[in-house]
Amino acid sequence: MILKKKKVIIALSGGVDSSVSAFLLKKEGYEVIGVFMKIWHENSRNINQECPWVEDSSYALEIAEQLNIPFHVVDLSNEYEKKIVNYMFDEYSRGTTPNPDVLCNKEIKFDVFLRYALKLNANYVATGHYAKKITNKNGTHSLIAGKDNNKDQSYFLCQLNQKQLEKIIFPIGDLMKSEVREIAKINKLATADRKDSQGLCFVGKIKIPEFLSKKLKTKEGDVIEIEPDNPKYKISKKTIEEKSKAIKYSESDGKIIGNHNGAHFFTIGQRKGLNIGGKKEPLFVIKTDTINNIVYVGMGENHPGLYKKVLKIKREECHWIREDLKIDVGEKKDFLIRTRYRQNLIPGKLIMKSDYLFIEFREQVKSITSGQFAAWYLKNELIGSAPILE
RNA sequence: GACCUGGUAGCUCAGUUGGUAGAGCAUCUCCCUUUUAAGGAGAGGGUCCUGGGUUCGAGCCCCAGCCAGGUCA
Repeated sequence: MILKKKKVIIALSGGVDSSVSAFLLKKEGYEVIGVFMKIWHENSRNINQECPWVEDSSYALEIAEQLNIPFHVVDLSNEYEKKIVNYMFDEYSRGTTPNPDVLCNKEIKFDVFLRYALKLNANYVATGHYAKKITNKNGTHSLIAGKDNNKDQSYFLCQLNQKQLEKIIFPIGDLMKSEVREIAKINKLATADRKDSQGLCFVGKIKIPEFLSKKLKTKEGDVIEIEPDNPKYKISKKTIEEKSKAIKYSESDGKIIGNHNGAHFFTIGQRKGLNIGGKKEPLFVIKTDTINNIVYVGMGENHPGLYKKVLKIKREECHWIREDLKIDVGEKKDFLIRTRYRQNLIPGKLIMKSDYLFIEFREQVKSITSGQFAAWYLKNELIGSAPILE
């Protein structure tokens, strides 16, 4: 009797990671189908008038041919536009800094695309993410950081849930990037030497301010510098609520040192693009005020306005990948936390209150930005995440 | 009005006893990076306010003027 092969849909992006993933699945004996997701409208080219997806898709096709697997293209550009592009504009116009790729994984790759795959009677969906999935004895699934510490992409998967994880395979999670390249090379995969993709997932390299300026209007405003010895930094804060509050600046707290063309084009921690010189040390954005259209900056990377020790999250926005490890109102627990991609994990304590979750770090953390996701880990396992409120 | 100080890269400034200029910041490029950032490396950029003079030679000395800030009447 012949066991029916498990069917896996692999999302082929045209890059080396998904190519090797497909190769490994095939090698392990799965029935593999390659699918290229088209998420960008062909008429809405990027800034350089390029349509990167055309080249990507032809590489994906070439890989499918090399591996002798069926190949499909699925057009998810409408969904992407609706769920990710709009989300980006909304967030930026509100003055927060979105993370489109976290949403893309949650809403597109592992939602719309996953459902598409299941319709094709797939048992699993696979991607070339540097992350691992482990199924525990109690039946729960764990999302584990990729073995290659430099490429780990678990952060981008921080909003996935158990149902999604159940259907996912990450074939290269236990490999180093160099090993992936090596496998591609040895097996003469067409994408072996392709440069790693960057920028917005699948969309290609775009300059965010230019992209945003297509929909968000430019509006000139003041850049105000706050001195590091501003009295607002000396106010003693006792409660966790007080500590989590972002400092509210006003024009009278500093000096106008330049102008910008729209506070919503800036993000906390940003250095480039301010176009203000004459300082001893670089200026960093410490706060944007999109209502009054003011960008507040501080000089030097140690400016107190850049650092915070406590952040705040809406309780209803807390997402637990491991719901069995969820903490209840009134409880506290130590985790390792990351507040943006590629940031080192920082030890801290989650403190659940009735309306908000607070994260108190053991050390001062730089550039905590609302809109970005805080993701909390236990060792290598991503336990939960939520968008940062402030 | 007199006197003082200053006018050097986009900005803030440094330029030793006169030998055609430098640093930080900014900008640009590249690297890193599937968000925005950050970070790393590199590059471009100067009629040294103007006009005279002294000198083999002036950003540096002298004279005049212009501009900015200040002080004194």
